Parts: sequence; C-alpha cells; structure tokens
Amino acid sequence: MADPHDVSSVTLNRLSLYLRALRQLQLQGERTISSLALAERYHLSAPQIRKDLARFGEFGIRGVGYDVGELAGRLRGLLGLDREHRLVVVGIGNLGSAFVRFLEDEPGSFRVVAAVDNDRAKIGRRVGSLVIRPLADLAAVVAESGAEIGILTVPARAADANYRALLDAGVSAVLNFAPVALAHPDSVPTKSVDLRIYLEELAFQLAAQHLGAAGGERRLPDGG
Amino acid sequence: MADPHDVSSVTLNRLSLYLRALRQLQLQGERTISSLALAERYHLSAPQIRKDLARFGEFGIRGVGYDVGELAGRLRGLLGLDREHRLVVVGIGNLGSAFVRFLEDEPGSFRVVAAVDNDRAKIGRRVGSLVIRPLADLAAVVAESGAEIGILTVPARAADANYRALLDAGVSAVLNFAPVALAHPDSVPTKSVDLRIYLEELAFQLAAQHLGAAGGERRLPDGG
DNA sequence: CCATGTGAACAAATTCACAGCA
DNA sequence: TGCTGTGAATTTGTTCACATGG
Repeated sequence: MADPHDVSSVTLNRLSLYLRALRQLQLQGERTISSLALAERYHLSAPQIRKDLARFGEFGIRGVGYDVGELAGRLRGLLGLDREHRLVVVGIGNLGSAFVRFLEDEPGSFRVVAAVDNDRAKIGRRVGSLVIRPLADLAAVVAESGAEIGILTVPARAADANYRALLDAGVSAVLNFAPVALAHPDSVPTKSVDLRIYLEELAFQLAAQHLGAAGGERRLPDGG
Repeated sequence: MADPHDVSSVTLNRLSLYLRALRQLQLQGERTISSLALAERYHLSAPQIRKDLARFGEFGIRGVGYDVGELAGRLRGLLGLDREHRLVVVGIGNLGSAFVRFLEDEPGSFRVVAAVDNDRAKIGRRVGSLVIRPLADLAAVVAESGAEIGILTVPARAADANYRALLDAGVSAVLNFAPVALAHPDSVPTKSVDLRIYLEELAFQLAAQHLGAAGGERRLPDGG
C-alpha cells in the first residue's frame, strides 16, 4: 500500500468503475467476488483490479475474494462519496438543464443546489426544482447555497469569464463542458470534458477501418 | 512518420484538441503557429505536439512552425471529419434530447438524422427538428436514415438490449452514455462515457485536498 | 488449496536534447 | 538563426508470476 495521494486520473476512473460494478453486484445479492470474476463480468483486468485496490489497503481475503459491501464502502470513502457535494450549474442551455435534471433524478452524493444563467428570458424560470438566478449574482448564490463544485455549461466564448467568476465566487472544483482550455490554479481541481471529442474518436476509427486497416490493429478499449 | 493505424485514445483526443485550437487561431486570422506558441496558448506540451503530429507526416516548416489552415485541414482529414457522419440517438430523455439539440445548433461533421424512444408518450413528439420514432422500428429507421453512429442515452437497465438492437440495426459505431460495461465486437468501435465519473474524480481530489495532502502532490491535468 | 498482494519484467507514453533543414 | 522532427532517456502504467496468508 502506498500513500493515497497523487493517484492518476485513469486509476481514479477505474476505481469509479469498480464501485459502479460493486453496486450492481450488491443489488444482485452477491456477498463476495474475486478479482477474476469481477474482471470477467465487467470486461476488466484482474491483476489490475488487485493492483489498484492494493494501492489503498488490504481489502481482500486471500482464498476468497473481496466482500462486496465492504469494498464498495471503502471505495465510496476513498472517492469522497460518503458526504454530499453541492453543485452550482452555470449556463442553463441544452446540456446545463439536462445535467440539472439528470442529477435530480439520481442524486447519488451530488446535489445541484443552484442554477444561474445570464439570459434575461431564462432568469426566474425553473429547471427541475430550481429557480434560475442571474449570473451576476453568482457570488451571492454560491455563498447562500454552499455550492462546492461548479459545472460550466456555457458557450465557448463565455467560458473563460464564467470560469473566473466561479473561482471568484469561491467554488472548490469545476467541471467544464465548454470546448476551451482553461488555465486553472493548482488549488482548484478543474476537469474539462468536450463531448464532441468522443464523436471525433469514433469518426477516426471509422475512417481507419474504411482505409483498409490491413496489418495495423485498432485497439482502443471502450473506456468504461 | 509511422502508419496511421493503432493510434491510442489519448493521442487521438489530443489531435482533437489541437484541431479545436487551430480553428480558433484561424478565426483570429493567424497564419502560422509554432509548437511552442500553441503549447503556451492552450496549456499543452510542445514536444508532445511535435511528436503527435510527426507521427502522421511532416506538416511543419522548420524555423517557422505550422501553417494553421493547412494543419487544420490535415487533422480534419485524419480524424475523418471531412465527410458528414449521420447519428441516431436512442433514448430521448434529459441527456438524449440535449444531445440532439446540441448537435443541431453546431453540427460540425455530425448530423443527427433520427431519434428513437420506447416511451409511448414521447413517440411522435419532436426533439429539435426530428420526430421521435418507436424503438421497435430502429432497424427500419437506421436503414431509411442511413445512420452510421448510434448514441445510447438510455437508463442502465435498458442499455444492453438497446446496444444489441443498434448493432443488429447495422450501425458502425456507438457512443454509450449509460453506466454499464458493454461487451462490444471488434468490428464496431464503441466508446463508453459515464458523466458521473467526472464528478467522482473531482470529489476524490477534494477529499485528498481536505485530508491534508502533506507531501504528496495531486497532479491531474484537466484533460482538455 | 485459492485468491490476494507484490516485486520484477515488460510495455507504453512522455520528455529531453539535439541533429537537420528552411 | 529558429523551429521541426526524432532517437534516446526517463517516467509512468500494465502484466506477469509467485510468495503469502486466510
């Protein structure tokens, strides 16, 4: 076991995958599972599961496997999912409103507590159970609601300014869906996701496939 | 330069990032850019840009840099974005309808040509400019519309069956947003994206930060 | 026995440093 | 001179094989 700091993004994403799998196993009433069985059911790698888990402690029972409930609990704790995280969504367009409703349907450890937009037509309307507030009030909204994580779902041209507004308002982390490269301070974890890129990845693979692909293999695991 | 097959997912994603950056530079009227300038403006690594690009040909001019327009064109070609890709969206819930409208607003090389759902209440209604068709008609819908890529935005419990339905209907690639691990044939590129995982990554970093983080550093680049 | 946990071998990706060309 | 393109060095990540312990 190593110290739990500096975990790479890929490892972290695998831990989320393991947790997702374990929750399904729990629903199915499974009590224990071996790394091999877990790997087979969810198309993962057994040695990698063991390596990943062993990094954070000895969670398994030799000769048996892992206790499903206990391991799920450990992973929840590790990932910081054992408490509620409050989110503020900035930009209530297509993606922003989808995100609000999505998380209201299945909150898990994440709860959207505020929604803001700078469009006069939207302010005061509802998205899910929330009333949309003016972007100009962001700092007050964050302070009142106790929002900790900002979700940035605004057009590219507005992203930089709104990102800074989120930082100024005092959020501790940001998930950005705008297609821009944000310069972020070390103190505020910021993850950028560009949905278009996933489509482009598939487009490349279709192109490579079409171009014969004689000899060279395209090996791109589906990523979870 | 190596053959253009078997490119890793991360490399591919960086190419998309470069293309996105180049398009912005084009709009700003820039004619050429060096790897160093590109890296500085978009928080990337200059040697990595050169490595990535050199893998596919000699696109640059020594002593000068890269021609913005030409390089953008090359990358578009490489990624298979020089032709239109037709999409069918399966599951018109929050995320599905957001996706349809998002791509109608900014189509790029991707055009949504069909939307299906199995909810009687939704069938016949519109999402963007499309009329929602019954899931049962998927094969016919794909055949009529010429859809090439399936977008899976259904609840987890329906994902496996609907994924198979997409394969049976003859799509060539699938982008899956349902939180399940799909078993996919080598012949059909399939990319799974779980938005919740990004939130969990941030939750972990907040937890690690809170736990002192004395000594160990959390280094997780924001990923684009 | 059986499956975990792990050091050692291997593979992949990134960074470096500089040769080579405009 | 300045920046690309690239082999070599380094770092990071994955797989293997087996010693360890329930």
